[in-house]
Amino acid sequence: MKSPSPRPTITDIAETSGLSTASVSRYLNGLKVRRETAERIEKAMEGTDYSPNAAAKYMKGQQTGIIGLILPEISHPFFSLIAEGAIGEARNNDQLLLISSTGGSREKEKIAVEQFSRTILDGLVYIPVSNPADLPAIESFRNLPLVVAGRVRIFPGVPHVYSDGEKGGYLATKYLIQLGRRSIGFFGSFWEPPCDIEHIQSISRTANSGSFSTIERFKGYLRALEEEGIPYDSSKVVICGYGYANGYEAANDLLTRLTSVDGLLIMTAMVAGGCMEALRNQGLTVPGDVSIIAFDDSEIVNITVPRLTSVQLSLRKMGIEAIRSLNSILAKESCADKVIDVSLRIADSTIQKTY
Amino acid sequence: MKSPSPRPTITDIAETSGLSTASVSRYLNGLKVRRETAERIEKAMEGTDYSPNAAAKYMKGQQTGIIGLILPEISHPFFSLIAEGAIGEARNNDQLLLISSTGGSREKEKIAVEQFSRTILDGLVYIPVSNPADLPAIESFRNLPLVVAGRVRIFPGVPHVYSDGEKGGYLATKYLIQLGRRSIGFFGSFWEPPCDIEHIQSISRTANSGSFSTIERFKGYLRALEEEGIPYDSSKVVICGYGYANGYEAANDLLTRLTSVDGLLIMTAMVAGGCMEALRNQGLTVPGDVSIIAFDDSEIVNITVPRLTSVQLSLRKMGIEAIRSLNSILAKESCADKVIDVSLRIADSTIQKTY
DNA sequence: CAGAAAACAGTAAACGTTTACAGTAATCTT
DNA sequence: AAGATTACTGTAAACGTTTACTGTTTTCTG
Repeated sequence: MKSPSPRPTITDIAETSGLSTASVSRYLNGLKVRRETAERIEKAMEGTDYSPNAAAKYMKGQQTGIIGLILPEISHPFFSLIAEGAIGEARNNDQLLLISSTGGSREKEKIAVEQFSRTILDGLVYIPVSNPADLPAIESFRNLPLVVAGRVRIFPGVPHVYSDGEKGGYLATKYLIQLGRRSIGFFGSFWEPPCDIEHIQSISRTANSGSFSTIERFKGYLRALEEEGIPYDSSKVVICGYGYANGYEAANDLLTRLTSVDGLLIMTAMVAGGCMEALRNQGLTVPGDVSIIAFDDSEIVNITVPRLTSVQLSLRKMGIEAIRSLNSILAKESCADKVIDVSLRIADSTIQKTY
Repeated sequence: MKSPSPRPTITDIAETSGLSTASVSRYLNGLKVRRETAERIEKAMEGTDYSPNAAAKYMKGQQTGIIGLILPEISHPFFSLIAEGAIGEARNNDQLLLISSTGGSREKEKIAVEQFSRTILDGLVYIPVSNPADLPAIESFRNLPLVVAGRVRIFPGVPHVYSDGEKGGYLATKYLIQLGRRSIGFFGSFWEPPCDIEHIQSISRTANSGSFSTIERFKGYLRALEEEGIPYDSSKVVICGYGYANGYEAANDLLTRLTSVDGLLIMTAMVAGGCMEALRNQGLTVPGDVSIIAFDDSEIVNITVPRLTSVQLSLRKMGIEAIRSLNSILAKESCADKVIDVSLRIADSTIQKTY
């Protein structure tokens, strides 16, 4: 028994109230009308479920209040936290989010871009997955206000919002060193492993001085090592994916090559979880033998045993700021890049090294 | 340097090709045109970034390909997995998802409903949070195709998609009993604790024989107990929220009242994680002293120590089926409720009881 | 109370599509 | 090759709003 009556339009309201559509429109949009007029409109709307047709509004050059969000994987805590922040902030501005999760596939990302360009968006927040060297035709968005989140200056001229990965990498490494750790491994995460850090670096270079989270954190890692006079050893770097199994494999991979790791920097808690299982299987203890720091905001850092010391990224804030940046653009204000500060949250997966 | 040229319209294409908008429209929509016409249109579009204005299309009574999804919390793995399934299936149908995450607040849910009714949706997938006794004016959706996911028959006449919670509760309880566990606790989760199981049951009754996940699972728990001749003991039931801290508190609460728990049914892995920490603090081992089964699909079940035996809910599938149901409705086909099957996945948090 | 000013209300065009209908060109039939 | 049929293409109205412009009240002024 669907749709017994079609949805009422502004014309219906105008007719039953005996007024013109213009007056009803003005009243609905907060322009001033005589008190009696307002009352007649109110009475006419009573009982109906009238609400203005957003498509028709948009056709008259207004905004839809719909913002697009393209991200690699909504079920990954990293992105779902950003999304949550973004959705909340959008709601504060009476906007809604059209979300596309591309599953880390470049092809699906292209489809998403394609779909979005057909749609009625006020603007777009874009968290790219792909190799920036062949990012999907960003020119499709020529006329669409755009903010890039979670990635570092990939597109010139587009405002970016990202967390201070370099600082995070530096703080974490520095802390591990401070705990007496000297042999510190780095588990980078990238959507298209297997590959090595040089590969990611080269990808980053081919783009316009753009960069990925992993690279920024890696830079911080290098800076801390250098500052402490610890030589960089590329055999301590592994690039893996984002999941539990990836961490497990990466740790086993590392341990075949190397025995003397006493500290680890890991991109997400899920990977750290897999890694910790591999360490346990090898008879290594955390935090005693190996101290671990993960970059993660989610509650998952509490659920591992021991609880993970983590670099807090303020991902919700990142989502919020991305929407704010976009709204600045929509309001024709200037909009600079935003760097979200990070901080170290010390828990149980790190401890002073004893000899 | 924004919007140097306004977006091209079908009229522009018609003009540069010397054809009528009607022909261009027909070509674009796959109706047959003469080969020469097609070529002229293609040539006219070349170099432009023309794509049809979805709002204008919609105004002519067509579909937008936009589906709404209202859910309580996108950053919770439970919902993000459903969302991921839904987004993927939507993409297969060239549709997009407009997502609103209500943070478990009834007020925000109302705002979302309000926002959605103003918007240009083909249909809506609704995962309600609220007490069904005062669910937000579902009548706002009088004319909007609607599917309810994750909840059991809350609205008469609306297709529901939900997992077989009763079976899950039964399977899990039965398994624990089979392992020799006799004192089995139940941690229900509800968006508005503190409250007790009777409260939730009464809420469920006030709705049209509708029900929440927790209740269904609880029914299965009761059935298994009864079948095995184990008397139900309400002091073993705790209702808490959905987070790590909730599980921690709930376990402590239970342990103050009761010492002899040897099995636990818990609604999500995150709660189980908190619970396991509390148990550890009390000197109880998992799975030896207490065996635990959680209802969860996410990778988090692997990250706890020990890994959680879980009732797999096929949440991605739930999201997929919700979209499919909606598309059946959109295609004017009949659409029955769908029950997603569950299964027990045995891991390390359960073990035969030894005396 | 008449005229001027102010405040509101109505008319109609416009936004970018689709589509029923009518028109024209191409093809077929004999 | 002429008529009949077929296969396209073009014209114009419609979708539900907003808004510039014009028209009508109401209120103010002296």
